[in-house]
Amino acid sequence: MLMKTVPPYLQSENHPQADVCARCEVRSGALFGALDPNSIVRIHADIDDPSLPAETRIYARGEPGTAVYTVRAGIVRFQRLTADGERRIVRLAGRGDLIGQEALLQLPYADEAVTCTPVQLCRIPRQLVGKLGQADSALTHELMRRWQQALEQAGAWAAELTSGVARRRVLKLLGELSRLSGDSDEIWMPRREDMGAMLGLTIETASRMVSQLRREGVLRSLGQRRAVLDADALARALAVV
Amino acid sequence: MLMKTVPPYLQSENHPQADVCARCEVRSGALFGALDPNSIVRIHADIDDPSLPAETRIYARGEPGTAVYTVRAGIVRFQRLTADGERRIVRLAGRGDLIGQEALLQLPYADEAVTCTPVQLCRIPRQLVGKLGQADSALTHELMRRWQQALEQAGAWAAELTSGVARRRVLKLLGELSRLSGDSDEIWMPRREDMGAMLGLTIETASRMVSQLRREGVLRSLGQRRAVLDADALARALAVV
DNA sequence: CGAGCCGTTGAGGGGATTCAAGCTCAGTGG
DNA sequence: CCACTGAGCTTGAATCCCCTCAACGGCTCG
Repeated sequence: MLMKTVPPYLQSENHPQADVCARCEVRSGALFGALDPNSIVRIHADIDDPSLPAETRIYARGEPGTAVYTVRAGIVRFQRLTADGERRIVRLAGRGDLIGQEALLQLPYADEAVTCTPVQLCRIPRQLVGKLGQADSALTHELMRRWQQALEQAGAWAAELTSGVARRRVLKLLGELSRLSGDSDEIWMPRREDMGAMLGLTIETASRMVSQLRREGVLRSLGQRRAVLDADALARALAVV
Repeated sequence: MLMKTVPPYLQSENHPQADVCARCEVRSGALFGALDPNSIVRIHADIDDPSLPAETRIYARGEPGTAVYTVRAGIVRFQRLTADGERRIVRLAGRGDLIGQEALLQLPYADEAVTCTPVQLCRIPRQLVGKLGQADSALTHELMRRWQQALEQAGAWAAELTSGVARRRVLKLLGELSRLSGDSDEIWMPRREDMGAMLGLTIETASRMVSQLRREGVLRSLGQRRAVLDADALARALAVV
């Protein structure tokens, strides 16, 4: 992991969390990036940074929101059940994204949030943000920016991944997964059932498309939930269809 | 139109816009509902309330945002072009909804916004909200609430309207249109091409489904873009499929 | 080693798309 | 007044793509 250099005044024996926050690789891009170092020192004690294994529920839809989270590493999916009992994944979040923001408004969580990979979070209690927000309008502004970002991503997800033939949807999903995997060519490979819930396809169709792309060399499997992606082949395949 | 009673101190000969704002039927539920009457008086001069015919573009995707709008009446659609040139409608907004919020962050508009019906708007310049937001934290809170509401609606749209067989999607869309038409049984009927862009279907499939529902008595056409909906029949049809 | 989950593949049917032809209706101009 | 026009809607027929049902193989774990 890349660590930021830590100024001396942030190095505290009494507050180990201060170090974690100060060194946090996503801080500059994350929620509290807008805060000055002094504020960081004041809040560190209240912040927890849990590490969760894959397929762990972070919160449920409808649950009263008590905290907001920054994703420090890993991939999180947002899902909900449709009126007829189907599970649909409506969006993914990755490193640097803020999730569960509705907690700040004392609203119940809108979607169920589940880890797709092992995930490192930064858990920020609701009250803490409320307190800071009144003093710090930069934080408020940053929060609104995050909300807009989530809305933009939701729109892009709906526009790009929910129509067209199955092959194209899977290709576009691979592009999205590549983006989330930090521009490495190794990506997290969802279970076929999850791919179906993301794209509105059945398990079998998702499987067929993946197998086909593997035969074409766009994709190469590594173990269970990992694969390497040939970005050029992906681009070419998207251009053709 | 329902009018609110207007307190004397808001009745000003010099500021005709003050009356419009004070009488605004959606004010209590709208963005500035959080403001006290004195603030309302101060801002009215800067606010415009345009009326637009159907099929008018309010703003384009990517355009630098200069204003945020409250929908006072009518229906607005958010659309964008996918990477392969398809038009997708990602969400609808109705009475009381706030649109173009990204302008407040000095970001370009994320989607193209187009009127579906004749629409009455309330146009609020970006600077105005910025000024007020620093003085009034209730306004800031209300803004965040709107953002969350938009995100929730986007999620519901994606989850409910983008998968399942065509018949069910059309039925669910009718339910959504009924909700937007203020619980009257008369709804705005989109063009078939727009229904396709909302549901990820072709014009022909949308047409077939509508015709079928009309034959079943779920729907009765009134002129070009209007229809009456039998809510019970709709509920029954949704339960069966 | 069997159980269970996940992924793969095949066969068949059904639903959506595609291609095509008419239809209605509003607006236009002879 | 009415043929003419064009846009939007409807319907049919054929095709194709995806879903359903089913069987099987690999893998992990008790």
